[in-house]
Amino acid sequence: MQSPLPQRLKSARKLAKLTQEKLSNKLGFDDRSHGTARISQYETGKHAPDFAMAKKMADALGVPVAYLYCDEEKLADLILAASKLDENQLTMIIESISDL
Amino acid sequence: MQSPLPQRLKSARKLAKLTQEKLSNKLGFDDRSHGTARISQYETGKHAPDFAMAKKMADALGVPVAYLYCDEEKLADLILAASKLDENQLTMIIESISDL
DNA sequence: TCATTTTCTAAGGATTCCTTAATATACTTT
DNA sequence: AAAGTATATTAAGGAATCCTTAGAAAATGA
Repeated sequence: MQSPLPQRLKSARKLAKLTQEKLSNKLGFDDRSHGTARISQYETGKHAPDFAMAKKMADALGVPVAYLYCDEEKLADLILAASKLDENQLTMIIESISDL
Repeated sequence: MQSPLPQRLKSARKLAKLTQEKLSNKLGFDDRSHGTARISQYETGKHAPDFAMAKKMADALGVPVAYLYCDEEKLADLILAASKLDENQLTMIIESISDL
């Protein structure tokens, strides 16, 4: 099983209109190369970030960290959609699923 | 940021009524100790599994792999509930969120 | 094309993981 | 309550993976 993180990370970054360098800066990696090399390695699947790094990148990109690890497309879509809801709305959705 | 995987893995395993050894067997680790030590290390947060291993454990426990990495409780609940739906039902839920 | 930006890669020191063996904790039964 | 059994955890070191650095390759666009 291949990790979905590389593709999801790359597409989320593109959607946020960030270069690897800009994302690198948002993450606190100051000068060039320090961050972009790592981000590239993550996006190409050459290496995997640990959870703390995945969380930081997800926050910087405005997606739930679980989204980066989701290997089912429809479920990934749901996670993204749900991330824009507040707690009450989420509760209502969960209840409506129980009623199916 | 702490990884949610240790706690989620442990609670999912308990819910499935499996010991670390039984889960270890389901994963293909044959004799004792080979698997239980690793699973214990994952559940106590001493070490983190790579994605392939996380996916295998999630499959064995009947939860989406993204659930293991979800750090928001309500979203985690939604992921679990949604995992029992078929594609059509998922599509309908996503649409109903768009309408909010 | 040329200049510039953006992304990718190789190599090695640094870090983390997996295996093994043993210990510790939690149950059960007597 | 102790002994026996099942379950879970830990330490240590060899094995694997990651992070840093420097540089090269692709992509962009004037």
